[in-house]
Amino acid sequence: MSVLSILKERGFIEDLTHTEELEDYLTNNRATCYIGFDPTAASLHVGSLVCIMALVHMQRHGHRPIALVGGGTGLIGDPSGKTELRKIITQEQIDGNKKGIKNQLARFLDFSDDKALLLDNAQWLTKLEYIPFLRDIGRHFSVNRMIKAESYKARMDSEDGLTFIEFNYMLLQAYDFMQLGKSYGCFLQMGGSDQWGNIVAGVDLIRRTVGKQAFGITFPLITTASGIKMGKTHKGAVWLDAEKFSSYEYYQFWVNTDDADVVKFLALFTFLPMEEMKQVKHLEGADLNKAKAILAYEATKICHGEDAAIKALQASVSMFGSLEISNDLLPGSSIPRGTHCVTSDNSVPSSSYTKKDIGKIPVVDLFMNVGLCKSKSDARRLVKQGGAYINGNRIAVFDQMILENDVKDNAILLRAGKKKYHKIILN
RNA sequence: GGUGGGGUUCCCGAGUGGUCAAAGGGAUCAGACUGUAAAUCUGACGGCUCAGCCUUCGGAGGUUCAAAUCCUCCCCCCACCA
Repeated sequence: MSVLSILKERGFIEDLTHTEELEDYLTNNRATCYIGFDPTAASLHVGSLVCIMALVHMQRHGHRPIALVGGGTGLIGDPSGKTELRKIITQEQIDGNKKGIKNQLARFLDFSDDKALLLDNAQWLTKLEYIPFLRDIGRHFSVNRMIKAESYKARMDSEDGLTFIEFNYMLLQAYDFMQLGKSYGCFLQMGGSDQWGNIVAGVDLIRRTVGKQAFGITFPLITTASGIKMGKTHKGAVWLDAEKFSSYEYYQFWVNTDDADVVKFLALFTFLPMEEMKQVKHLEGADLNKAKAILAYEATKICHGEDAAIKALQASVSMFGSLEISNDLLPGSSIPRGTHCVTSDNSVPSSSYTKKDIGKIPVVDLFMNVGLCKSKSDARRLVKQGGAYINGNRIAVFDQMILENDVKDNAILLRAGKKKYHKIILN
């Protein structure tokens, strides 16, 4: 089965250029393809996961993926899909962010022996000279056409307008593609559906300057069944960096998937065979939660490794109760089968306190210090509304102190609302 | 450069001297119901030493017993014209 059919089958394809030629190209060549990543944060988040997974699929089929970090374009900011002017960030920030992104991508892609490349467009963009650029590249672009591009149109119509540097983004991205084509034989660019205009511009530029056929693929914008762009939680973005978003929280994020999205997400974010997913469609009620556990397990395994996934699974079980995974449910998954029972060993977020603090700290302070609440008022409110628990017992008064008999096995388990836990370990 | 319209709590957006910590909606959070889902209902949603107090309505001054609301200057945004 060709990569293209696989991507299509798993729901990755929104749009593509030259369907048949691209199919040929991918079956007869060891293709090099690229996706750009913005270095605006030190970590990638779930929003980029579709792109990352697509690159992994390409690599699994013997093609060579390039992750292009936009060190040069990051200095400008892409207006696509943005409703307002993006903050321009400094070179130092970009450099720092680049390192983080590299580390994360290395968890998904094999960079050994140039099986995948990580490049930075600052390499060539910062060397550009204005006049030659206008003469060699700018002449190929029609402003009339550019302003019709969806990415610009929205901004042209909005009150905020579009600045000239943002307007140039399309040319720079097209130039990137051309550079990658010339220097690395890369003639396929992929990206989110908001990148269509930029990708097509690159395809055109390559045809006009290099005289070669280039291709583009865009992925759909993944929204949850409730219509919200996926990847946002109470904590903001769901980061792929374990420091910013623990593997337990990452696992929980996936477990909390909307019923209607389970199959879609299994296809996009795991490598489990498509035929196995057919049975998941028929699951209902509590049984569907088992499929969610597998989705969470697989997604966590891909991003944080198998050990982290098992730990997250155990932590989840000890918080939310035992879970039985039968042998015939999604057999392709390496999730440990059988019944998972509550154990003491888990990897719930925790912090350490000394024993002498007992009896001195009001619970409200504890909830705040530990990060479960953002202010004392917030904690007070939580208690008042009955959402604060110690070891599973609801706290009745906000000025309650932590006492000796709250300590169990040298630890205290705090809970805010239904799903947020934090463990206090005493020493 | 000219003319007009704006900048309100996470976002949108009401509010034009006291009844304003500021309507309404969204987002978010808690409770109920559940399956760690969705939908629904209820409540909360600046901070604190919490039946009270303190700090907020672009910024700095001023008028007033009292200002998000009036005056002055400044900064920023938008539209149209040049």
